[in-house]
Amino acid sequence: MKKVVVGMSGGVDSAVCAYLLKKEGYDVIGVTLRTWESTDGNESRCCEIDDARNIAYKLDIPFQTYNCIKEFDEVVAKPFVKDYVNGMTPNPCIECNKCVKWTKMLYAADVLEADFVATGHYATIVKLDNGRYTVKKADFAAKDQTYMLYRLTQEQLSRTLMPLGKYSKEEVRNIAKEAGIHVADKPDSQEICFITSGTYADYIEENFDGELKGEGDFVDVNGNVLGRHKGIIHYTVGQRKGLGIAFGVPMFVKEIRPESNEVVLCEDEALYTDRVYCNTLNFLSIEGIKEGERIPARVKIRYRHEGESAFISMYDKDTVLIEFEKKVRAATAGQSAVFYDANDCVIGGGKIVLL
RNA sequence: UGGGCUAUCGCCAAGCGGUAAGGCACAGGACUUUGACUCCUGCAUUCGCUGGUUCGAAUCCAGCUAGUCCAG
Repeated sequence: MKKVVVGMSGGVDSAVCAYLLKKEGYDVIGVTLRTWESTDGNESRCCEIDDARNIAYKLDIPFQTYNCIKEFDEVVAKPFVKDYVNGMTPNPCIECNKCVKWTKMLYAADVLEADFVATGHYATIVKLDNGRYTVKKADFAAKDQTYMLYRLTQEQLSRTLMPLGKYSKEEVRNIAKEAGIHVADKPDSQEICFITSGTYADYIEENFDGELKGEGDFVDVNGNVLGRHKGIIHYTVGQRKGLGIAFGVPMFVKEIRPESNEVVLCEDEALYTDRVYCNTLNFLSIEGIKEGERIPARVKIRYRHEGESAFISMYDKDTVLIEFEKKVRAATAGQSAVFYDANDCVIGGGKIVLL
């Protein structure tokens, strides 16, 4: 019998994942990673241990918790703060998946002598003819989560199961109900899991080691001062709300300049671009893009982006150039661009940079 | 100091005697395994002040106040 370690967050998805695998005959062990030590009594939404333990009990599977508070802080929380201070907009979940969740889960799998790890992501793992592993968009695109998974390594993917790829959220909730899992109606997780009270900006202010630059100028693209901002960490490209600045027309953040502590504002039309660059690359379905190669792809520049047709090619040794067919709105440094092929499989991706 | 013009929500701005449009900003909510975007809802019993005319005024009249422009 194959043994599998299921990562259990305490939510419906991972619960149903464990349930389905057990039903299929796997020897299932539930594992919850404790990633966060709250100071306010609220648990991180990614590791609600009490719920997870209750589910494991209900499913009659062994349950263990692994402590990775330190890793999470080093690899996810600290870089999160640093990125914002440097004018970027990080996506902590992506880094967490690769460097905390999968790393630690596979460690647990080794300790427990399990063959696989499994998660409740809405995605399908595919082994291609070229021998490589990739993730494919779920059949029900509304809950597709492949975007968050593009950084995973071949080694990690080769040992991972994702049984929820062929279900819709509704079906999963129904399965949970039938199985008598008490969190069947629990709301989906949302927002940054480790910020359990206050805003992300509050968190940064409380946790940044150095001195924050604080207030600065709002300027237009020509450098004219439009007003004062309350510190660059409060803003992200494409943002409209919270600027407190009234023109006859909505204004958006176009650019964040950490060196001069300026935030550039513009109208909506000026937010669009058809060339985006990214680095810190990771490839799944292919080994990499060869020099001179120009690959057609559909590219998502943020989690909830429907994707846009583009060509991807190497701009230099470490950087991919994405040329979009239609302009995309508010490409944001620090967010990830993820490339998909015609079969909705992830080709790879990287982090958006400004050149 | 004369003469003109303007004073309506935090900002811009409709209104022209019949009982306060709209945009921006802001607040709340929805959406969401990141930040955003988006969407929905709310947001002046009151029109610089004081009187007057009228059944009825932000809208007409008078005075006052403030800002602004021209002349000095």
